[in-house]
Order: sequence, then structure tokens, then C-alpha cells
Amino acid sequence: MQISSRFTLAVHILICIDTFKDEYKTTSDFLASSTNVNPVIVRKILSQLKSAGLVTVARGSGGASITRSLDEITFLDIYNAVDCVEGELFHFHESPNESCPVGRNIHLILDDKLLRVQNALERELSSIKLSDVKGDLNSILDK
Amino acid sequence: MQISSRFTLAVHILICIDTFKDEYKTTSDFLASSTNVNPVIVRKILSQLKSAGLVTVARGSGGASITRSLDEITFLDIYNAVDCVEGELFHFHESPNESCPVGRNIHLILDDKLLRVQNALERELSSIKLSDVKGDLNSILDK
DNA sequence: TATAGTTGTAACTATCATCGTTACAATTAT
DNA sequence: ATAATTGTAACGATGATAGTTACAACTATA
Repeated sequence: MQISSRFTLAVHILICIDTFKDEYKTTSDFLASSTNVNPVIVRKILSQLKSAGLVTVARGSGGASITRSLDEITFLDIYNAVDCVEGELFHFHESPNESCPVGRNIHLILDDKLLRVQNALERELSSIKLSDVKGDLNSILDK
Repeated sequence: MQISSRFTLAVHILICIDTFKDEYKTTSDFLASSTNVNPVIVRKILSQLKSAGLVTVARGSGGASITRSLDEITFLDIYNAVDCVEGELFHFHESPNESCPVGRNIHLILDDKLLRVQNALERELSSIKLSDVKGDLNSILDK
């Protein structure tokens, strides 16, 4: 399994909106061109980002805007917004045998450990901000 | 997406093998009964664990054994063995537009950050040992 | 050495998520 | 009114997951 490209796509889209906000109207077509995915996919992701309160989208007239400054948006915000994982990170096998001492307890004894792993992932995601990405982009573009 | 239940299944199987090694012959049928999955699935996972050097499987006569002590097997060993993720944790959208300043650089500026997240996940996985799981199981069973 | 039990694996199916596409009603600025 | 754009439904293709049946290959032991 891999984490859906919706995540990298969403980051790309957000950075694009910020980068071009003064030069272009950042429509789904415009963003589709930079990311090279279908405009409908872009609209779906924008719709998820909108639900999460990260962007506003101008219906009719077109164009998306970011609602906060880039240092107030973490990778975790985006990851949660685009539903990369719903609920538990680890899929548990459904119905271990209750009449086996191991089967009866396996869920209980693994859950805290699986949660530790999930927390580690999310903690790292929350430590990275869009402003970090933008900073690195600017360093490259300014050269 | 979720991490395949092959992972929790593999942990369950390994703990079962260790728990019952002196009482029963831990065949794929036996393990299938505790986990409540098809014996063929168990054999596939055993085959992957065998490739990773974590178990031996007795062809013909039947039964699996663990090759190391439980404190020498981490969740990361198991995670890698059962191919939960091959290569990169994050699926990157395929072909950003090279003629866009963002599209041209997005891969470069994200890769180190995505790797940090992947490393955080794997670091936590490597900090948990099968002996931790067994210890917690024994605490429950001894009560 | 024949047999019973077991593994390894191929072949197939069902289900689901992902990603893409076309199409079109609803919306908005001009 | 018109032109551009969004939101969303309805598909289809692809690939991963998980399950199943079937059977050849292997091994201990009776």
C-alpha cells in the first residue's frame, strides 16, 4: 500500500495557489495544468480542502484561495483533509478466534503499539508546514 | 488507505508459534484456526516470513518455528517481511508539468520531507519488539 | 514402501480504492 | 444574455486485497 497521491497533489495545489495568487486566477484548469491531472480530480481535492477550512473556492467566477498563512498549515492538516487514512492506520484482521488465548487477546495487546506507530507518523506530519515547502521552493527559484 | 492486515496477521502468527511451540505442531491449519483466516493466506505469510529469515517451515512434516529470540524481532522486520509498503510510503502524482516553476520542482522540494515522515514511521516500528507483545500477553494470561 | 498429513503455489473470484473521463446543471462576473 | 467556472453524478480501467479450490511435491512413520 502507499499513501494516496491525493496528498502530494494537495500540497502541490496549495503551493501553486500561493505562488500564483497575484499573477493568475487559480482555477481548477490552471491547477490541473501544473499538476498534470484531470481538472475534476483537482476540484475534488479542492472540495476536500474546502471542507477542512483550508481554502475557499469561488463558485461561478472561479479560483481558489488559501484561508490561512502558510505557517499555519501543517502536512497533518492536509493529510487529514484529503482522507488518506480514515480511522486506524493499521487494518486489523477481522475476527480472531475467541476461544484461543492468543486470538482472544491479540487486539488488546497490539492496539496500544499500533497507535504509537500511528502517532509517530502523525507527529512528524504535524511538524512540517507549508511554509517550509514554500521556503525551499523560493530558495531554488531565487538562484 | 490502510496498512494491510497482513501485518497484524503476521504478528499474530508469530506470537502463536511462540506460545504453542511446546504443546502443538504449529501448522498452517492450526494458525488459520487461531487467526480465523484461510490456511492458504497463512502459508503465504509464512512464506514471506521465511524469505525474511524470521521463521523456518517444515515442508511435508509440517509446522513453523521462529529462528530468533523474540527480542530480536521488531515490528519493522515484520512490516518489511510482509511487504506492507514497497519502496516509498507516499505515492507521488506521476508527471507534474515541467514547464511550471512549481511543477518542475515539487518532487525535489517534497522528497526530503516525505522521507522524514516515512523514517518516523519506520523508527517507531523498529522500537517495538515481539518480546514486548509476548510480555503483555503473558501479563494478561497470568492474571 | 504405501499412506496420511502437510506445504507451496497456481488459478480463479469478489470486492474495494484509486485515478481518470465525460457530461451537465448550477453559479457568477461582466 | 453570455462566457467561464464549479460541483457532482455516472461511468470505466486498473490494481491491491483477501478469499477459495485444487493439486503436485515433500516427509515422517506405520
